[in-house]
Amino acid sequence: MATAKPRTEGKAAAPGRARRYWLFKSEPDSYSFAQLQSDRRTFWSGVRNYQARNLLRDEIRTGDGVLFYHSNAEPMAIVGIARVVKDGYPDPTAFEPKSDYHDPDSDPSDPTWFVVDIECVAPFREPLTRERCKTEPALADMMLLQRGSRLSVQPVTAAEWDTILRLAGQKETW
DNA sequence: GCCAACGTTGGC
DNA sequence: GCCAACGTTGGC
Repeated sequence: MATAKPRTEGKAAAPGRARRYWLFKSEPDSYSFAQLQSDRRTFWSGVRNYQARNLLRDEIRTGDGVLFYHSNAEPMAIVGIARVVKDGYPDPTAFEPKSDYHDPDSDPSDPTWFVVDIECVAPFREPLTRERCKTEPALADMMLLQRGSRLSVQPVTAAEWDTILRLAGQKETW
């Protein structure tokens, strides 16, 4: 695990900062929501895109809500929710030569890549499919649904979050 | 399996 | 700093 000190741990989001919402993509063949349920908690490693890195390092905070999305899957769907339980810290896999995510250019004293920790909150009773989302007018502007959108960690508005939980028949559980 | 969209790399 | 080539993502 990381040796770096997190900025905060186990606290709610900083006072004065409203909880924010995010969508994390994962190919279920690589890491599924079922795996997260089994692990209960994980660190979101392997993001190697600067825009997503900036979110992990600077924007995503303990207490924020996460929609867990299965990409390249049948069906493509939002399958559950998770919550951020630790702010951004350097991605340890970048420094592991044997890791698929090893990046020899990332200097431990000035790390390039970051992770946050998330924990499972609840699976949706049924996956909310991409197809279903596309039919929902309130989600028309959602980043996930935009043509060419590839960002693997992306912001979700509070309105989109509410719509998605409603469509999924999911109550807030924390 | 195809391919559009996007990000990165590297020559100039 | 431009931009062509390349590799990857991820929906279709």
